[in-house]
Amino acid sequence: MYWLKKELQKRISSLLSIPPEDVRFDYPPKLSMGDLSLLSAFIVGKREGKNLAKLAKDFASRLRGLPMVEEVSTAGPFINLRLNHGEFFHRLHRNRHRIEVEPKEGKNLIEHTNINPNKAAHVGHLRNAVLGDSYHRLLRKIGEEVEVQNYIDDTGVQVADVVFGLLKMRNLRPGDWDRVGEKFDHYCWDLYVEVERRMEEDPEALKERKRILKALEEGKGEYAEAGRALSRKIASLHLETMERLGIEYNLLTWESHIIALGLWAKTFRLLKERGVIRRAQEGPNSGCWVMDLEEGGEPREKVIVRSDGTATYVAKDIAYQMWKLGLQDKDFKYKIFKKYPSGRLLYTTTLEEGEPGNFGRARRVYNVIDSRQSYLQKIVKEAIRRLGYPEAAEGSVHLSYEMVALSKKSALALGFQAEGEAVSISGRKGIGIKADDLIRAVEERALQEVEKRHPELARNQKEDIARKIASAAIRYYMLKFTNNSVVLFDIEDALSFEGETGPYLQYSLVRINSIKAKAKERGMDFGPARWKEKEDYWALVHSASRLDEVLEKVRESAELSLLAKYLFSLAQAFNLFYSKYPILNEKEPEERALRFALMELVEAKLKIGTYILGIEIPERM
RNA sequence: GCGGCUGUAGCUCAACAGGAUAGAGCGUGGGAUUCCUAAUCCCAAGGUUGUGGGUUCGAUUCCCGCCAGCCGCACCA
Repeated sequence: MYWLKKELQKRISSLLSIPPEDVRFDYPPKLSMGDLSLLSAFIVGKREGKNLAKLAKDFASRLRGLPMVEEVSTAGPFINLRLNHGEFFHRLHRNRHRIEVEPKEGKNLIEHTNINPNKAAHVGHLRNAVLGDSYHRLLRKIGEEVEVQNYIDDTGVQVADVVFGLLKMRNLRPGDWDRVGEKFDHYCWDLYVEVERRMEEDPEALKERKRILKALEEGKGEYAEAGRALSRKIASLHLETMERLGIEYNLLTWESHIIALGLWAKTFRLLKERGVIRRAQEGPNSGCWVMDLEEGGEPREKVIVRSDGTATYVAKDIAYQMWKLGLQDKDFKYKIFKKYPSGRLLYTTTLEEGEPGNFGRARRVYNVIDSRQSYLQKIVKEAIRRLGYPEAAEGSVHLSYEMVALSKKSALALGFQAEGEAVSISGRKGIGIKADDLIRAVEERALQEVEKRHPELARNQKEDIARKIASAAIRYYMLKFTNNSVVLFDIEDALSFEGETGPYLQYSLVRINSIKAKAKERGMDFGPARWKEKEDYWALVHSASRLDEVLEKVRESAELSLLAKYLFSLAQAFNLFYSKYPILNEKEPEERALRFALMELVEAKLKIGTYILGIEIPERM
């Protein structure tokens, strides 16, 4: 439908002599009213103060010779178009594997995951990673250039805390870390909670942490060594967790390398030269370099460089964002970090021997970060604009989403205290569900279901199916909500495979695959499909035709939930079709061929969509 | 206090840029399997869209007030 809308927009704009942006479409509430409705009478009529219904009639009478359109009618101010269903279906079926969304020029850089490398990943991190990964899959599928980066803050307080815990509280050197008796990042999860408690009551510990932090920044000594080992080890474990959900990256960037490269020095100079920051002479920020902002009509100073001369978090972020946008002349050295089973290579920045690389320098940068950071992201963007890079600022996108909280029920079931309806996840307090634990629980549940249905399969086959189902269930669950709604994580819902879930989509495709396999087995041959008008058939075609425009919308809004909901409704339409109309068992050959072709159409669209959501399709379910 | 987000069915959420009779899933009650996979499908009940005003031919959607909730507003990262 996407291409047709574009085509109709051109034609109607010239036929009615109205600007293209006044040619907008909607769908009638019922297909019996029409296949597409034109809203131009509303838009133009309202602006010019004309009678809407009359204008609609006038417009309608002038719409002649439109491609695919068989009939134009009006219903009050609505102009409804009826398409030539046969022609439409055949074109759609012929091009069913093609995506007609136009790719944008220039490189996209998506940064996501960005988990502090000091403890296990939790469900909140999964939302971030799944969102970023699916958006990257979408852009790739449309045909755009995309690079995925995962930034790792290996010099922050959180790493310092766990270094303290390991060395000072547990007396464990890096060589001992493999012997802690459980997955190392899970071990650190609990340790981190203990460290936080200790920090609150022991000023000596706080002092020691400061020393660790300094060592991490300078990169020398035993603390720095331990910090490097910890970050590297935990980041690797996070990568493994994400791999279980099919999430891969192109590049790891490390905060310590950003510091060592000295990106900040140039940025600081530019900020001063171009008057973006000034030295505060008086007030509470006296001695700091600040940026002047305005909030609610009130002037406000944002500290960029502290009075002791050190850069704040935002400052470093401005410098790093500039690197991503190709506004720095210095660049890192790179080397291969690991090779994924898929064949993709994961690179890392490095301070040792490495090769020059082609990373960064993007036209558009998407930072997948939760909405709590919108204020800071706004400042980074504003700073880049004031530095004299309005286009780069425009290309800096904060891909914002709300956080994940535990539902009261789930929190209580896990033994946490619950006061309100939602319980915030907190690494500090150890409140949350570890990503690995969730994946394992869902896999176990899936395995039971597979066991019930297919006891004859080999163990590893069953496990493979369960793995795919679990991944689909989790990914869909993380994507089904709009970005700015808080996900009230409910363990029962996440474990469900029925209704609006990832496995529902898988099941629909597995069905289709099994019908195709059976057709092959029976040696069936289908002639070319001939369209036959039937309400249910057309509903299916209409639904299938909308994938491209959904992809376009998701590309613009980064709202993956639109795609999730759309695919669910398409799968629903197919399951209804399936229950009403036998395909292979239909006696009449022409009817059979058409139904088979309809199925192929749905299959193609579901495959494209599930790929983007990161949902793999098992052989059987 | 200032800024942002949110409030829709018992629960969790949709509603595309202001459009036609506000939709799904879960849960509840009932039903469907001699036939391509029942992780499916069908039927039913369930709504004054937080509240009061305004703009409009038309408001869940836009504007203002109020109520409730969440998140920001560091010389932390």
